[in-house]
Amino acid sequence: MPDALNRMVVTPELNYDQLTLGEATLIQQQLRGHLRLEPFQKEIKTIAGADISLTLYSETVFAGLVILSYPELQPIACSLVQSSTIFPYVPGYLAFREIPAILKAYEQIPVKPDLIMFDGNGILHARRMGIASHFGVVTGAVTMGCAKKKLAGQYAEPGASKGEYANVTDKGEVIGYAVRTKENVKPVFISPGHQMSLEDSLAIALKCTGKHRLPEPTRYAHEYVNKFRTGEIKAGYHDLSSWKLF
DNA sequence: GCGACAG
DNA sequence: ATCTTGTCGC
Repeated sequence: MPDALNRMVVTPELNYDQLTLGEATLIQQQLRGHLRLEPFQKEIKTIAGADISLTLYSETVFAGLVILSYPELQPIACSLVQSSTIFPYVPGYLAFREIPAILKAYEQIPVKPDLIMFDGNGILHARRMGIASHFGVVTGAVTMGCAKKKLAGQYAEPGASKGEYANVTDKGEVIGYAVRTKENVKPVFISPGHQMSLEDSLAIALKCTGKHRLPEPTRYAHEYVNKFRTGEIKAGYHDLSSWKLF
């Protein structure tokens, strides 16, 4: 891989804006070699949800992570940061558009969460390098993905009851699951990102599921970055333990 | 060439 | 993703 591209992979201040899709593909193939999907061993005490909110026709992005206690799933902190991107949304290359902003928000967190759930995929991706896997390999964080729509692979519709699921396969291998997180509601697509197994991602997703279709981490992340975009919450790192007291 | 296509 | 009203169901 060319030096310039290699720097893109490991540089703290990632700048993906000038990449061509061909170069982006090379980076994904390079990162794939660093994927680790061994079972997650440690005990989970905190889990974060990561997401971004956009304004139509604007390069401004509002990124953030919300950290929840686990297994209680109560929001305890959030990190919000405003950034910009010109990298377009192209299916299969979401990471290049969103990671720079989310990375800024992540670096602003004093005590990192035990794992991060992304609004997007992990290895449920044509090159097994969705945004969750990409972020995990670049930062070394434990990550997983939760997408609202299928990006790749095939699957049989899971049963209608909450908790039922079906494998999503591609080229003969299981790359994730279509999970029914709510009765009679479209499934979400779960897959490991980095430093955890397929089974881990499924188990964690189910433990993070409450009354809604989206697991609590990504549900809160979506809610907070949206409030951030509309001005209801300011940029920065916020301790939420005090907020919800009154 | 045709269909699929995270946010 | 975001822009939007009503509507169906628990």
